[in-house]
Amino acid sequence: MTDTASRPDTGTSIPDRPSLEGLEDKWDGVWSEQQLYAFDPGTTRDQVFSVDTPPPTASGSLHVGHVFGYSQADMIVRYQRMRGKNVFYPLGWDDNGLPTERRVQNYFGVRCDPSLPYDADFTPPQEGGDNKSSKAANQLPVSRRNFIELCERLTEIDEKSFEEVFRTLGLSVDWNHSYQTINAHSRATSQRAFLENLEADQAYQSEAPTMWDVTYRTAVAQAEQEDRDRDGAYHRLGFTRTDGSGSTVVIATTRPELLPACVALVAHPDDERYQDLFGSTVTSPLFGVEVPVLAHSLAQPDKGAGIAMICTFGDANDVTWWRELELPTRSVIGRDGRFLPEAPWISTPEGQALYSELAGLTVFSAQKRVVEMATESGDLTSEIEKISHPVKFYENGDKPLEYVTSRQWYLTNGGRDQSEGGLRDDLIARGKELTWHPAYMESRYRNWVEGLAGDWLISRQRFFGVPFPIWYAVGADGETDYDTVLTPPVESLPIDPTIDVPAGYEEAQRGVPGGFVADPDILDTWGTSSLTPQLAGGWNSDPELFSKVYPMDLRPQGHDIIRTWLFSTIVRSHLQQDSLPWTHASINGWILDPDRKKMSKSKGNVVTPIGLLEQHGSDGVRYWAGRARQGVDTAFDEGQMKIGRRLAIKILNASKFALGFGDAPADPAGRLAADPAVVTDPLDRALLAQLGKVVEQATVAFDDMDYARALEVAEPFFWAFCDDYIELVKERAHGNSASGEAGAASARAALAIALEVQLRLFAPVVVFATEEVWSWWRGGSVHTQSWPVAEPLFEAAAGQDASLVASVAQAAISVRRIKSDAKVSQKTPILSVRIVASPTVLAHLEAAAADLTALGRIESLELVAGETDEIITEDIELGEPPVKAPRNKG
RNA sequence: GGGUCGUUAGCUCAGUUGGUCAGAGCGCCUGGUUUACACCCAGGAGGUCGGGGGUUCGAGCCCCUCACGACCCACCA
Repeated sequence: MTDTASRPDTGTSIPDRPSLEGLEDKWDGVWSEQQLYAFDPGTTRDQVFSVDTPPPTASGSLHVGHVFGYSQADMIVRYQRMRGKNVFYPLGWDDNGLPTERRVQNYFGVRCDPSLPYDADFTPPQEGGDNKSSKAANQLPVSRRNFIELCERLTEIDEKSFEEVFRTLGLSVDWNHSYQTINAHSRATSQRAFLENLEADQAYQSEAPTMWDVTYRTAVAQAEQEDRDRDGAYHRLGFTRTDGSGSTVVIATTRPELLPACVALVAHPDDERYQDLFGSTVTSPLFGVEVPVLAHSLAQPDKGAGIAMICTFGDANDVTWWRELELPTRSVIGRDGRFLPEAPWISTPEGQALYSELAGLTVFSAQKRVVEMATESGDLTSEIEKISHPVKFYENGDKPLEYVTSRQWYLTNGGRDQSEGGLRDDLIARGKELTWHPAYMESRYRNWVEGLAGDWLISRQRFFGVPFPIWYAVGADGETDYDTVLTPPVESLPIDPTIDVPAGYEEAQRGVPGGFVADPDILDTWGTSSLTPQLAGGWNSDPELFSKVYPMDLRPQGHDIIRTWLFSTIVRSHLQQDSLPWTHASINGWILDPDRKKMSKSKGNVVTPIGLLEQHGSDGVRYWAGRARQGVDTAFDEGQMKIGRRLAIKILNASKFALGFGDAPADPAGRLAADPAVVTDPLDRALLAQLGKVVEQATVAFDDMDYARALEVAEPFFWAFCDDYIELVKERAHGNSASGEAGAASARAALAIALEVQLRLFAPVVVFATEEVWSWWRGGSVHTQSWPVAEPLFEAAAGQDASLVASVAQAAISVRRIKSDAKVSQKTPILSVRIVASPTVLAHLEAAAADLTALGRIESLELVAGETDEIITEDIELGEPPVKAPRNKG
């Protein structure tokens, strides 16, 4: 970084017509070849700035939101690099999980059938298909291993095309350190972390009712659930009292099909209406099952009928009541979402006959049938009352979640341990320890942690993911002994327990009495994604690297995944390393379409990023991202991209012009682009003083990771530099001024200094145009220069007051207005004019009078002090407009 | 119902500890081919800072309240 002082012997010459076209490819190629953004493993931790970047879902599509968020992070990173940090900036791919499974199914026309054997010579039936219509029936069943191989093949293709977009965007990622959440390294890391959690009693298995997606046939964690409003209806059903009175107790339910799964009725203990019922029993309509009437404070007197039927299981309250009131389990819904064949607790023949009609039906059909039955029998006591109510769905699913009792693995996340000073408190404290940008995002995190209802359900009944690295012993009776968990040694990871065999066993013992069985499940995709700092930092493979980059400095991400990715990453680091995973979190907002809705694929209003990059240039698109503040949802606005493109073009053109006046002598101290000693003109000095202030402000902003503020400071200065300063000093810089060679040298040196500093100020945002200009003129890359500092600029200003620039610019506007008002060309000479201004401003104008008269083509200028805050022009005498040259351009 | 953010010119947004803070860009209007830039330049018009209270010598900026918008959580008998 010492090459700022030396002038290159050779350089790219300045083009006649500078253009943005092709700069992305050109510079990406150069940077890549020079390994400009490669991490240097040789430095110490305090010199490193490490970033835990969001790994995009490789099988999804990149959308404009990605471009937005990644650009913002890149600006922060580039600033840190210019501050001399050794940047560790990897980018991974999240290629593990359901989205990949679905894409592979469509692309290759296959589906996974774990019961099939591996076929080493397998060729998929199709390639490149993307027809959503391909039905499961038309998909060729393949073994799990074949399926996973196809997943790996396809993700490689997808990742390549994503990388192209990110390179075009100008992200300063170190591609040598990219990672995948499904490759062997990640599987080993994820499995090791799980085994250590198991060892530390942070992971445990439990057989319990869990939210279950009947389409994907997998358990679903709280973080993956969402509410959707669905039409429903209260059905009022009468239960018969068993005291011989024959009277009925009416309950209201939106799930009448769960009537056969009823285990009790419940009302609030203080509810006057049901006091005499508590402790008694009633029989259910249709099925004639005798159930108790119980009291529990969770029952709400004002809801439904005020008394509810408890079924196993209709909702979260049912689970609570079932557990706390120690009720039996009467499950009717199977893992496929259909009614189970048997309901042995129904004792009456009539009840059994009715139930047999439900067996095998979907929830939807069963509800219809039960309502018909109850209507026929007269048990449905009144009209059905239609309502709209929220129903829980898996975020990727389209059928409501059901409760299914199953054995699952859990990881502690504070949802269960809510004791004073327990895990939940620890995790809330971690949130406070983290520096959030913007700060208020911390409350979203805390909100989520405080609202957790249970531990993290981490097992999934899917295929493409990281397998649980465990087996269970099989007893002599042939029953799986879930309490005897067999684990592999860490050195053997990654393993697939359905293929590998635990120590001390032979393959022949798989599934036989006295043998072993594999855990068939895979880890939640977040179970691996939550380890991105460990994956990228080499926790399981490169301890030396890990010690230099972890905990990382920055996690950039969207606010929508604070509850998932951010939270789960904090959980894993807290459990594994007893540390925060990073010190700063930069939270970007969403992109909203013109209707102020989040742009998302499902809403069909997504714009593809590559088209935007081509149309507006990467610098233009980055500018749009750079103008948006952290955390703030931002309108998708191509107008902003056009402005960004304009800025980038202006940088090219203004640079070309400013460099065209001739050389300025080099700075002997090597701190500036030209020798500050020759900057003697007051206007030039004032400009550098003003630029010094801009540098100070931009630095303060960037130190706070506020790229938007930094850009907001640099941008107006640059436009004023172009429109006012350059225009004012043009003639002088050419040597056409009374100040002669000294005045010209001063202007040229100031232009060089100011231009060079501004290129560095813009480099984090306008990456391609600044690099292009740098290459015309300076050695090396602008992106590895040091961030500018204000002190040499102030020294060069030699005490000149920066406000002189503003005074002269104001006067320039007044002079121009004379011609605008007269509707004549700005080239029209002013034969004479008197300018009246306050004494302070007047002194400024006197100091720059020669430049001002050159700008305005003023032949006779009179400057007069007056008691005014404005700049007044009077006694104006305009000359003849210049003769128009014939139009012969183009 | 709980929480968070927002409401400033037609549009997109700045306005950092209350005292040139009423701003920028776009759009609009009027001019101008000014050899760096027509992917341009110059000039101009536009707002009772969501409503209502309050604190203060003084409030987009602080407090209360209401309205509207957005998101997260809870609610699913």
